[in-house]
This record gives sequence, structure tokens and C-alpha cells, in this order.
Amino acid sequence: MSDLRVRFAPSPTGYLHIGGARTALFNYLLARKEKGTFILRIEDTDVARSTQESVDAILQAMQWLGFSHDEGPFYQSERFDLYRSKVQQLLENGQAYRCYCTQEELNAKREAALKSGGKPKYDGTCRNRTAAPSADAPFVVRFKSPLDGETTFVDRIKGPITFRNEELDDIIIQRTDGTPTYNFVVVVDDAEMGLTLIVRGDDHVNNTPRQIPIYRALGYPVPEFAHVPMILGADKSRLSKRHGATSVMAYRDMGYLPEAMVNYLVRLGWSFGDQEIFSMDELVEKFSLDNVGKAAGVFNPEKLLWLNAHYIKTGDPERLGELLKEYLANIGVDVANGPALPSVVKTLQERSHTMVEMAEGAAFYFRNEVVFDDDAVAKFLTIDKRPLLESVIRSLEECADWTHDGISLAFKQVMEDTGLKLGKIGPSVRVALVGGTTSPGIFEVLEVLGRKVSLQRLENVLTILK
RNA sequence: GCGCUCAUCGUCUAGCCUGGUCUAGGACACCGCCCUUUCACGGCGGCGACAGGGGUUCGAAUCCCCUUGGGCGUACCA
Repeated sequence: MSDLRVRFAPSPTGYLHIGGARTALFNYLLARKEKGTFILRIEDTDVARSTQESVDAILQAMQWLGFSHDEGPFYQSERFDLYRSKVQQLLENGQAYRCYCTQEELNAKREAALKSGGKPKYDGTCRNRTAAPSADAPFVVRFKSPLDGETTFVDRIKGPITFRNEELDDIIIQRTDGTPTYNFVVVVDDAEMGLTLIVRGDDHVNNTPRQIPIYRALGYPVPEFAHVPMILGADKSRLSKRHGATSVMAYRDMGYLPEAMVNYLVRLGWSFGDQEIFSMDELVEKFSLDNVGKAAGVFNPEKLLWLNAHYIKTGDPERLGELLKEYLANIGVDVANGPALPSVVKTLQERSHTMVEMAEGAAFYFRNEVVFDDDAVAKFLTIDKRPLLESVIRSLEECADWTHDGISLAFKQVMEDTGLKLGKIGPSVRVALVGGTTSPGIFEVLEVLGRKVSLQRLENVLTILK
């Protein structure tokens, strides 16, 4: 165990999206590589927007991706007493103050400042107020940010970053209703949980100089920071639903494998020479913040798809078979009385880009009734094909060795008998067996389908020839 | 507007720190050819980038400055 302590801290206001998954991945990888500790924390201080469904969805996605945590999940909503005591501490030290300005006043001031070309920051009206306007006046608590000087931190990805303190605002740390806000609780928790390195999205760099003074005011050590670049859509704007699916689990539903998602995500912004394919073990060994790029990256679904096809192609047929069962069930196909799933998988691995595609391509193995494509039937199952099909049936009935090679021999016989090339025979047999013109190789289909079902389907087709 | 930040093929990136080995390498996508019983897989080849302008230097993708463009922030959201 090293002393590295990192965390993933999503707010449960929706599903786990691509960007969140990547920061979770980077944290997870770092923790495993350094034999440190990976903490999961749920940031649900915004009680109105946080939901249990979101928590469940995020947990489920983390599990699917294989990001196991060592501590947590901790819920900020269960730690309000801690935060309140810290707010109290700052209030007593004079490092925070009550602010009685109403939101309307604040908005008006902001707009006025913006209009006159100034900064839309809090003007400090209540910073030096000596008494409350009235005993029961509602208030928020603001943190006294330093007025001058500058705040600098060395980002592990971006290098040194400096802000002039006059740019900082007296941020609200406790709302009118008494609940604490993000920028405050994140400091308290990151410190109380002993985090040594904060790896989070780029969108937080501006928060960092506002958080550092809070660490200091509370007497906490300031951790290291690493801000990972954002993920953009094809139009270079921030990735959002209008760019397509952004939910990690939506990709599972579309037939993606978790290892493909992980591999794609890690290569978006990180590289290891020219290597494209990484197993999780390899990532734990090779990942480093040193080769994480500074620039935002565009999410490229095509490359994800390519990786998915790669992992399907090289995946274990047993495991893929189990997964296939679920995808088949989703399209109403029961596998109970069909061929063994691993053998089905083997015929489709090389031609499937997603598990959904594989399920669609595998359905014909399991359906009792072949679903015929009209165009295919019109073209390849015409009445003149009857002698050919009868020859195929005869030859297959005599086939003693029902394997790919044995079936191949049977077809050689047909070719001799009819004088036709396989190109003239195959398509009709294919349509008879699967109903359409695309499928795995017909010898494989015959082998996996089995002698009985294959001959049944061929004979059945004799009755529908036109 | 202000602040922070980023900038190599359409996209992900290698190279940049420690200038010359870069007529800039790999991958996805795209195009072509080959393989082939369909669809795919695969193999081979092609197209394609150092944002622009100054400077430093014998020499710059690599160092410095400016411009332009993008992203993020500017909430009693996180």
C-alpha cells in the first residue's frame, strides 16, 4: 500500500457519462498502479437534484466497467454535521461571514457590474457588516477569500497555474437553508478523507484557486491536483446528448463490451507510443499522468466501434456466449433449444461489431420458423433451383462426417453432380437455411445448425419454391 | 466582457522538455487493389497535418512573442 489516495466523486443527478467514466478510470488506474487507495464519494449536497436512481445507475456503471473502489461509497448528504462544524469554525475564526444580500440584489449587482465592464463578483457588502439587519433575517455564509496576492498550484497535467487573488470571489459555503455548497464540502471531504491527489475534469481548474485558501483556513494540507482535459463532440463543443449517446450504460445496451469502452476512453487523451490495444492489466502497469495530453479531445464513435469489434473478435466464446444470451433475449429470441452458444459465437465473432449485431446475426439459429427475406427468396429460391436443392439434400443425407470438412466434401459432390460452382450453389442454400443473403459461411452454418435442423429447413424450402 | 487554459492529418495521437536522425510516424474513418460461396475478417497501397505572423538560431513541429481560433469558468449546480 502506497500513500496515494485518490477518488471519484460524481454527483448523482444523472447516469454516468463518458467524461465521468474517464476521470473515474484515470483515478482507478493510478490507485491500482501505485497500490494506493481508490475512494468513491457521492456528491449529493444538492438535495433537490440528487436521486437514488442516479446513485444506483452510477454504481452499476462503475461495476460494469470494472472500477472497484477500496473505500466508500461515502454520501455527503450524511456528513452535514461535519460540514456545519467546519463552517462554524470559520465563522468563529473570522474567516467566514454571514451575508444577508438577497438573490435579487446579487443578480442586479452582477448585471450592473457586467454592464459597466467590471467583474461580476460579490462586492463585499456584508464582509465588514457588524450586525445583522434584523434578528431573523435569512443569510448565507461566505468564505473570506484573500483580497490580494496570488494563488498558484502546480497541476500534474498542465503545469503551474496562477490566479491573482483579486479575481477570486467570496464564495458561498452555506446556503440560506443551511446546506453546504460544493466548493466547501469538496475541500472538507478531500482533506478529511486524506486524499493526496485530486484527479478531476478540466472544468474544475477555476475552482482550484478558490478551494486552496479554504484548505489553508481550515488548517488542512493542500493535495496535488491533476486536471484532465474535457471530452468534446464532433463540433468541438462540450460533449452532450445532442452528440449521441453519452451514457456509459447506453453503450452496453448497444452491444459494447466494457473492455472496449475502457480501452477507448484511456486512449482519448493518453498514449503509450503507438500502442492502441491495452488490457486492463497492461493499463495498470503502463498508465501514467506523464503522458496525458493537455488538449481537449473529440469523442470518436467510429474508433470505439472498431475497438469493440476487436474485442468481440478476440473474446472468449464462452463468455461472449453468456452475454449473447441476454442480447438475444432482448430481441425475443430464446436459446433454450438451439445450438450451443459458444459454437454460435465462433461463427459470428469475425463479422460482428457489437453484441447487438451478433444477436441479430445469430437469431436464425434459434428460431423454429425461418424468417424469409422476400427479395432473397425471389432471387435464389426460384423453382428452377429444385434439382440443385434436391442434390444438396441427397448429398448431405449421405454425409457421414457432419463437420465443416465433412460438409465441404458433400458440397464437392454436389458440384460434381451438377457441374455448378459453389458460387451458384451457396446462395440458395444460405437463403434456405437462414432466410437472407448474409450469414456466416454456409459450411459453418450447417455444422452449427446440425444435420436434423439443416435438412428440415432445406426440405421445407422445397415446398415454397416458385 | 473578464479570468484560466489549449493548439501536429477529418478524428485520436507519436515527436516538442534535452532544436538537426521529420521529404513529420502510428491508429480510426475514407478511397483503391487482393483474398472470397454472401456479409465480414484479413493483406497491400493511397489520400491526409506542424493554425497564422514575427523573432532567436547555421538550423524550429520543437525555444520566445503576438494574432487567430477552441474549451472551461464567471450560480444559494457540481
